[in-house]
Amino acid sequence: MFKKILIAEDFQDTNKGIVHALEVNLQIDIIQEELYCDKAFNRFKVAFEKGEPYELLISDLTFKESHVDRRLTSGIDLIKAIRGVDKNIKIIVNSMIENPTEINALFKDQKINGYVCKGRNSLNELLEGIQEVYQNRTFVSPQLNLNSSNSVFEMDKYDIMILKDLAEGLTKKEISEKLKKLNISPNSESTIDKKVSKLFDEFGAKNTHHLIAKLIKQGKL
Amino acid sequence: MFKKILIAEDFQDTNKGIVHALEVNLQIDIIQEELYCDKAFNRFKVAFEKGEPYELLISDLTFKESHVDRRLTSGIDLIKAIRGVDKNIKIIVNSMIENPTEINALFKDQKINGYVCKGRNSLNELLEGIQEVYQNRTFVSPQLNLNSSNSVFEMDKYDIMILKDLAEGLTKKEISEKLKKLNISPNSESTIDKKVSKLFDEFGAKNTHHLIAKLIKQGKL
DNA sequence: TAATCCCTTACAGAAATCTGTAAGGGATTG
DNA sequence: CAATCCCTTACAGATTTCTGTAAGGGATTA
Repeated sequence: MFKKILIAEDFQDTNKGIVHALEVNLQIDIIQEELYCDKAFNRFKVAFEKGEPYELLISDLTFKESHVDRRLTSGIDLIKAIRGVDKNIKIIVNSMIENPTEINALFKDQKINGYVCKGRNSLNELLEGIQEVYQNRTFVSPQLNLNSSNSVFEMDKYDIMILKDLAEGLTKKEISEKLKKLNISPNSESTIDKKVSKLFDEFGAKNTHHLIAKLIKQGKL
Repeated sequence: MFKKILIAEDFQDTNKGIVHALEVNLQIDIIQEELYCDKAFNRFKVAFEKGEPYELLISDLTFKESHVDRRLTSGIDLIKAIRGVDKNIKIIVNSMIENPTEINALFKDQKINGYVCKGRNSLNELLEGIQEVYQNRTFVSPQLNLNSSNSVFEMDKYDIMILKDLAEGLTKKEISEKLKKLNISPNSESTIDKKVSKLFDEFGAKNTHHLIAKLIKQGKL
């Protein structure tokens, strides 16, 4: 897992909420939070020049104005400044903005690695996103149906029914029998096997355990 | 799954939130919500006498006063009245009260089947609780460490590490090898097997899929 | 010291998962 | 109509999971 993470978020409650969630759920050696873009950038720069760079930046996009003089006034400013120095640092944006165009631009122009949309599940999504980004995949909050480069996979009712049953401990044989009773087709064990295997690919899961865990964390099951 | 559910909850936003969550996540034929205990009881009684009883009651405990004349003024009143008529109906209490003594009394005296503590995760817990109660088990929000009859099982760091690895798609063989590399003992595949099997019993899971799903929904993984 | 208990581990067999091949049928297209 | 594609299904083999039994070792207790 990442060893050094930098967090830029101006609202203190949100800021602390993120830090706490990371502390509780992940083993990170250094978690540094900042309330100002400029301060965040300074911290990043010092660490980078010292040869101990941060591995991940989690940043908001909008920052409140303040009485303090500020050079970098938005998350985009901050990200641009940081990307100009370090092309390797992973970046996850955590913002309330839901505009697909804007979000896609972040992936394309700023090479961000993840986008989490603030909301009732965003802490869970952030944790999930960190895992994904750590494994060199990109992450986008599932509720945002971006038709971007990394396509979003849809599950239909049939897939969801099967996975819910698996998550409740039914075997594929039992699910097959259940479907036959309900006169739902297709219903062979073989087809169920294939459906689930296809979902492995689509969601980057290694096996059923992994798939179920991912989907529940994304609120899809 | 339950076919008829009755909900008693006076705050409209909460009320609608519950209803919506049930509609989205479960297949229930009839979900009836009421804002007053008396109205809830009337509805229950009519259905019961008609031979089409509700199968599950989800009720708050505290109800605001109002200008309307009320006979039943609290969730306990409501539950007592309903239990006096129907001993089979399942009851889940959904309240902000966290006092273990009070909660234990509900299980002992009113024979309730589940207790969900309102909070940031309480909708998920409610959904989980409904599943549990449907399968004739009791449910209590995991953050409430009741030392009541249905004991709460603790997982240590070791158990959690194993389950997190399983949830990320590692096989038990891989986990065993990982533990050996980290010089963590015990580390045999066999012991891991047994640890996980014991957790099946403790959490009422049928297999690993089921266990992982439960624990993630409870926020433990 | 001996008896007991609990934890760890090895092993073995049944069941389930996962992956691949192949055959058949329906829908689409040229 | 023929060719093609896609979905469903059967089946088979390798791997993994799950559940027992049994043996050994350390800690506790009588």
